[in-house]
Amino acid sequence: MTETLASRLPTRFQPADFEGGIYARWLAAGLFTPPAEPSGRPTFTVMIPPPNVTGVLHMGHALNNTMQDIVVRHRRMTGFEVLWVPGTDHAGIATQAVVEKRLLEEQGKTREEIGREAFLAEVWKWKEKHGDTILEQLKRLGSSCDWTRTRFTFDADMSAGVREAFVRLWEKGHVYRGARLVNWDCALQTAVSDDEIEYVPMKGKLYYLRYPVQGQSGRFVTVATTRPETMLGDSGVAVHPEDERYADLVGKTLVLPLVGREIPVVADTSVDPQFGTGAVKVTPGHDPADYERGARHGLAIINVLERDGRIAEEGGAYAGLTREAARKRLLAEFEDLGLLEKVEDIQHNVAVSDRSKTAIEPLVSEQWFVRMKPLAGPAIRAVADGSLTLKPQRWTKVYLDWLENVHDWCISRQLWWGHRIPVWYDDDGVPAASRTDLEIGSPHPATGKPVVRQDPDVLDTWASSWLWPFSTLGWPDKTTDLGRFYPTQFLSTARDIIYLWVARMVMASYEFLDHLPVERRCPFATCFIHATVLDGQGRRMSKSLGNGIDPVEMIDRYGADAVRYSLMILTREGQDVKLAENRFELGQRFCNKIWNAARFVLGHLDGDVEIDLLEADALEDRWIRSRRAAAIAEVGAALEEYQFHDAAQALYRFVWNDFCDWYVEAAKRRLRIGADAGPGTPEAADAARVRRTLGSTLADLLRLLHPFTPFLTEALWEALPAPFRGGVEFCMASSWPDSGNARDEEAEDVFARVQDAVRAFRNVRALLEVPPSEHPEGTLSVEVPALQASLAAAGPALAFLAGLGKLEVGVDLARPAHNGTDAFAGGAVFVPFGADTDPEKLRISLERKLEKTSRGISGIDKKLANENFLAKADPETVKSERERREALALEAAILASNLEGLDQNG
RNA sequence: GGGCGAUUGGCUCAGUUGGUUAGAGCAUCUCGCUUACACCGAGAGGGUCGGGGGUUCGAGUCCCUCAUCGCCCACCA
Repeated sequence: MTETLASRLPTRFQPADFEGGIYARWLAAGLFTPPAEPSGRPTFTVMIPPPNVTGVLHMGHALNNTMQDIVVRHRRMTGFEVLWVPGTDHAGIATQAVVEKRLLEEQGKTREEIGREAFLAEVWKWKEKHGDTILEQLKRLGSSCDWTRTRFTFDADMSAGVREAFVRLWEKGHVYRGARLVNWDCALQTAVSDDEIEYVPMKGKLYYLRYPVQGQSGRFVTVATTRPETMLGDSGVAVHPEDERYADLVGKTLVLPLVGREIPVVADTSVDPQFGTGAVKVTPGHDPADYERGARHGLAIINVLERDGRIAEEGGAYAGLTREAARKRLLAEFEDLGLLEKVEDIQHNVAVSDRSKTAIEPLVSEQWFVRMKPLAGPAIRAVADGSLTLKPQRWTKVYLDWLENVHDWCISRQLWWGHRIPVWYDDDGVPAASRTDLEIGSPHPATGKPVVRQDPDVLDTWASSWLWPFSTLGWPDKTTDLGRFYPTQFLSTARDIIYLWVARMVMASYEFLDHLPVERRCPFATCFIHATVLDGQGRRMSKSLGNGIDPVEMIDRYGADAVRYSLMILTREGQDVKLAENRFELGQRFCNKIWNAARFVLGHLDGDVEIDLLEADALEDRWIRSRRAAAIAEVGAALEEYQFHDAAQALYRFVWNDFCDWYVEAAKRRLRIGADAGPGTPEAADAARVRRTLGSTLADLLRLLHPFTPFLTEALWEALPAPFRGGVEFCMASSWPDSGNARDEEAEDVFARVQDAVRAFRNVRALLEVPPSEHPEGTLSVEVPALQASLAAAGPALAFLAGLGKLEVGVDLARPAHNGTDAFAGGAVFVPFGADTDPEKLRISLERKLEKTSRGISGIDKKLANENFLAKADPETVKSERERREALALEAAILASNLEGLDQNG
């Protein structure tokens, strides 16, 4: 190796020295952007799941975007015209909350104080300043997105799409407005959809309240409740129709304590007589189940909560109190009246808002809804007709279950940051949807009366993200991008948004892309549900636990390539991955290994480039070419199927176990001989051919690795002599290597025996404690005649790899005296030792091996003695079992005879 | 209540359609700074595949059941 290269490339891969510069060069060369004019090659499109603008990169993002980048880089190399569109989501609630908080901190003002217009200006200002944070972090990861097409779900043209979609649904009658019981977030003061709440188990109390029976003094019906304050809104009590305890009371009237309202007792089968007292207070205004019960029995809906969670006017004396205060006072008063029967501690599930993490209060309010049933059909069929595949496949059922039971979608949010609902009213309150803004005072499209106001609410964020696969391409305009890049091929996302996002995108695509034939509407062919990243103890990474691992910090410490590769090899398809910081060492070591292997090869390529030579053709050369072909095929097939872990593992084995451990080591021998023999000799020519083989293998290996470790491979590609790069400047722009079906089974079989023999020699050396600096003579007795010629030919390489000074290869050689010995599946090896060496360790080793081998033989004998096996098993299996028995028997015989020899020596 | 995952050496995980003596990395032990790499090399020890039952000539691999852990859906006031 020449001094020049050694000094140019440090012995350790230092990613920080390369990443920034390489990324800039890729960008400058426009490699992330597909050609302006279609080349005629097939397209491959991926839309990034847009992270929230408020977001920072977490491990889930890192995992997800690494996979997308791998797919996209691999497809570019295999000849596709690739487009990967990046972008962010305006994330209504989250973003508004962030800016409101800052406003309060920095200016001491609330959004109401500065007004809608000014507040929105503040949010935009915030977005311009901070909105690119996460995109910049994606660049650190190496993501090869087309940044010239970066989108934001609240950009003007995206808004046009949102409005078009709303109006179309309106025109088809799929949008309606109504007073419904919705999930109300009292902290954020907005409705949220069913999909945005979760049930959290909490300790609570069950209060037993007595409601006096009208006209029967002293008689009560006791109801149990966890939310006593809602009794202010009770309009009935329900019991099971077959519950004998209450049979005579059905139809009678109760007097609601403190309020004095007369409420009926109704019979309803939804009541579980076993639970509580078997009597349920019915509060249609504040409980979903009661809402249904109330509807069945014509009970009044009484809203006793304000939007901020305080008791409303209907709550009479309690109006204005917080829920907690009202509860406390009510209970005290019940107790005074002797109407609080008892209080029990219970464990129950409380609905909590995903956004504010505060308890949801169901309440009735006017909201906009989308009818989902009509949209679900095509999304269900997409799976059935094969247009859409979910991976891992088990998520298909989850997707279908939701669609088959889908309920209407509450799309209005009482926020300011978001797509304003495109509905205007006249002074009678008649609504009309419009694609264009309607001036106040202009004629109402439906009534002709003057328009007086626009609906104040905005749309749920998902009402823009469900259009993402095509709104990013310019829809509703029929842009050339839309024609060229839609539909996409691959969507990779987290399991928790299968409903919120994935299913809705499929619905939206079928609903809105009616200019396309139905078979071109499915927005993505494969939906990949990636793993959840857990901490080292198997817990979800979360802000509150503080157990998250920051990917950017990991990139700083280990390098982007190490982070990417580690994530891929650690994550089995869709299986959750436990991650501790030190797990990235795996990738770091691998990258360093590649780096140094390349340094070795490049060192030998420095100065003379012999690309026009044939590759070398000794056994090990044929073997590594065959292994290389296998790796190319295996990695390619795995990536076609989105099996990232399998591809990563195949790469590891090829690079480390095949190329570094065996080929590079074997190559050193002939390189040395060539150098010693001097120019013009046949030995020098052979060495040149070895260099050629090393160079071409490195070139292929860099290309195979590139999707996983783009920075490292690009850095090394630059150092590779141009002829080996095929004149291509960037590794990223090179084409995927061709396996050429170059498997050489004979070379692989024979080399496997060489490896066995080398390992046997090394084992003996270790047992005899022969230091690496010593090169004893060895003897190899080949007991399989068919192998004799090929092993004899491989003798010099074998001796070199085993560190032997001299090697005699023969058939059935007599056991030399005073020899350390071991056996392999083709023969025996011998290394002499001095008379003072204790052969005990050798004996133990041989005995253990013999025992293990014997166990193998008896296992096979059992099978072969079984007539059923011979009759029923596949003939191929029987044959291979017989062959295996033969090989094992040979090995056992050699071991036994070696042991005998050892005894004679000892 | 329903559904889905997981359970393989000390740790983290692989194990295709049931058929080699169950693999890898980390950790451990021994030897070695052999001019690509000590983020390295060589060698070794260590598991009978959560428990039970079944199908089969043969099961880590299929079926049933139980247990433990995790996730999702529904949700009893």
